[in-house]
Amino acid sequence: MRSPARDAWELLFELFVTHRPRVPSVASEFGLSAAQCHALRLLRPARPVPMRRLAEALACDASNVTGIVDRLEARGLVERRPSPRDRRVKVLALTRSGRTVRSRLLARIGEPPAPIARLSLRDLRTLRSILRRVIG
Amino acid sequence: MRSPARDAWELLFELFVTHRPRVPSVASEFGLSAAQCHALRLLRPARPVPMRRLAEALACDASNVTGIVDRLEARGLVERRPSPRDRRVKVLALTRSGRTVRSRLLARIGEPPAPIARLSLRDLRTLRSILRRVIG
DNA sequence: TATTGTTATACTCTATAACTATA
DNA sequence: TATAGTTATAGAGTATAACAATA
Repeated sequence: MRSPARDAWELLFELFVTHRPRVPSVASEFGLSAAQCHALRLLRPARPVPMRRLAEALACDASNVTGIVDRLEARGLVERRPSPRDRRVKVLALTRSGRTVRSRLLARIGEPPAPIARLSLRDLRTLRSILRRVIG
Repeated sequence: MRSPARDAWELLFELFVTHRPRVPSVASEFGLSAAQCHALRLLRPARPVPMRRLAEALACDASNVTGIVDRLEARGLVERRPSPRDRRVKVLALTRSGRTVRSRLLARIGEPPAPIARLSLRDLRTLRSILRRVIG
């Protein structure tokens, strides 16, 4: 039952649960929901993405993306554009305001919580190295 | 702007996002929602907890807990009991069935994903050691 | 007066199924 | 026939505000 891999994963999971409120909390500073925050994060500047691919990246049904993008569009952060190749497809692009908000959002989310910030330089480098290997 | 702490946190955050669908996915194997799964996880056997404290642990408003517990109770996993000390309070206790489901749920969630399982024994031990320091 | 749990309300996210316009 | 996006629907989570019972 127990194993080093399970131990490590359970610790990661505990950390995950501890910081679970962080995305909704930071998102609300910008008047956004967690789902809208994740969508915004995935919409990289100058890399328009079809609705369908956003749904896959968000790991949710395509029908949800309609509403999420509706609200981002109503806020003036995102634009729906017709695809020149396939007239069924709509590609999503950040507006100027969307790029600004996204950038501030990412900066805010990337601020390390105190327990991480308190680690030694050596631990931080080791952690970074291992996590890079995990993420590949 | 950049720092080893931010680097490490951003990698952790990326890992969190990657495994974000895991809780709802595993929960649904048991016919539960993510919130119900988190609540069940927090209800330790032989450690009854007031509704209020569960709300705090879930980092949500107390009014939500009413519905979440309603559904767990309807499934026969949890019981509301009067507190002997304070008649305003209701304490939550797992039923026998609740203990069984919780145990299987935790076992399933604790299964390490492939990218973690593939780490070397040395990396796993180092990771475990650092995470223990983070969590305290 | 303050606190616990509940209810009412409104909004968002979620999946499913059915629809449309394309391909 | 199949796919992209939408709509309709129903269920669940979320916060806010107001309430009854109790402290």
